Amino acid sequence: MRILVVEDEPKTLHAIQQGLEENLYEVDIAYDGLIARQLAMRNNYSLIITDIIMPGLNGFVLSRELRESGIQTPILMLTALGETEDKVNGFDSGADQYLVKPFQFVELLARVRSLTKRGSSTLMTHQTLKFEGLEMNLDTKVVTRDEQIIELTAREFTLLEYMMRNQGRVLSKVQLAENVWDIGFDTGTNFVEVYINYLRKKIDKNFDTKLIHTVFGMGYVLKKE
Amino acid sequence: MRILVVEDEPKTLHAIQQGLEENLYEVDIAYDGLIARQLAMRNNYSLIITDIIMPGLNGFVLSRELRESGIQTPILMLTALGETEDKVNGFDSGADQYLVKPFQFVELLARVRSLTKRGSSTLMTHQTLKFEGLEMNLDTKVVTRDEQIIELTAREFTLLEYMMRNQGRVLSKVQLAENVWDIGFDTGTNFVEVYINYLRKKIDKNFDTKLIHTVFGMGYVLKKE
DNA sequence: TTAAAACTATGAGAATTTTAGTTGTTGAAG
DNA sequence: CTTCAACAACTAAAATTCTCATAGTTTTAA
Repeated sequence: MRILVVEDEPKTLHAIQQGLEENLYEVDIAYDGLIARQLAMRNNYSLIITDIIMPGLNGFVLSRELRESGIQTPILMLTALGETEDKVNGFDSGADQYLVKPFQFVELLARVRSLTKRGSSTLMTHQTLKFEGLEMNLDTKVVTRDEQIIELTAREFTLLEYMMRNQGRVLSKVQLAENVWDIGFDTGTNFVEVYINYLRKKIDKNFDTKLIHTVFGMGYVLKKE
Repeated sequence: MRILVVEDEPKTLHAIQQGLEENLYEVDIAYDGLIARQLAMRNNYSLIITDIIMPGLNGFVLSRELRESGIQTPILMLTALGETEDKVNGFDSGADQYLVKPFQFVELLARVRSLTKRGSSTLMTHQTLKFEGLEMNLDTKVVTRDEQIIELTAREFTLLEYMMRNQGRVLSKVQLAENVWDIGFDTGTNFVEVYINYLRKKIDKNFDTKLIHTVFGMGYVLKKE
């Protein structure tokens, strides 16, 4: 099982290399996209792991060029939260999966295992949550409403994700605090309200139909109308 | 099993009351320290849960007065991070346990169970980590070095706690990132170094013997000299 | 011994998260 | 139909967390 890792930052590169080798994968490395392309064309890798931002040839271009050359090797893209424009480009560049930094190494390993299992590469596709034009891509962490990209912070994302997973259900503030903040208790402050407010500004403000609703004395719901 | 809960903030009070009643405790409530004292003197509670900051009679004074009246009922103090001066007063006021807000309700329940088990009230005493004049009280979250109080943020506290639990061992940056930040990976930034720097400023700067040491190329250790 | 490379320290600042206070709403009781 | 109290929205500011750029240090190797 041979894997190509492409990354310009030496520390990160060697951390991945070492981690993978400890798990008995054969690892080739490349410091930039150009060398990566050469290697990928020449050898038959089971998987390519590549950063997006790199000198020479970035991850997207690399991915597209390989696909155009008929190379079907699964590609796992590493990205950092907030590289939004890049992410959008990536949607149709042929990359199989994304992993948003920072992440746990075990998470990377899980992805690697899944992607190197023949045929499963299409099985574990983009995991997204959808509701009334609102879309959350859990892989790339990109949120859109009616195709429009919405930038959320980590906390906002977690809150929205929880509401999406419980759409239609009224969620009390205590419930939200427990599940989004891991706080099982009244802190005396109104942080849930504040964050609902933040979300509304980003998700409902510029749209006609509001999705976040207040149920007086009960909590909040994500629902149509 | 009868419990007295003392708290001036109605929401918090009722949240605790409800939670405890759901777990089949009988709950009496008081909105301030004066009423609490009356109730505590009159009835024989298995446990008293009290906030520290309250109108009339604060938690510390309440605790002390009850002890002086010969009432041995275990007392669980609720406190918020950063109420430092108050905390110091509390050390010898006879309170059995502290719980720092925000907390999980299950945590409160666990404490309640432990405190209402007869005899165990002294078993589960102040849990502290100590090393060379440095002391961390895990209950009150108060850190001192040579009796001097040191204010740490949540992250700094977690980092120091991890180093205390592994005193003498060299901890790599990856290891620290994993255990303190739950990040299993190189993010390309030097946040560990930055936080080590923060800790040093607070813990070592004003003292002769330094406790945090750099092991070049390996990581950091907490040790004498 | 010196220069380069790798690694670490530090200051400043941006972004996010959290707190606090004020204003606005809602629903229930009189 | 008012009035009040509880609840929620909003705003601003404080605190914390994290990033980035630069300067300094240690090791390695020529």
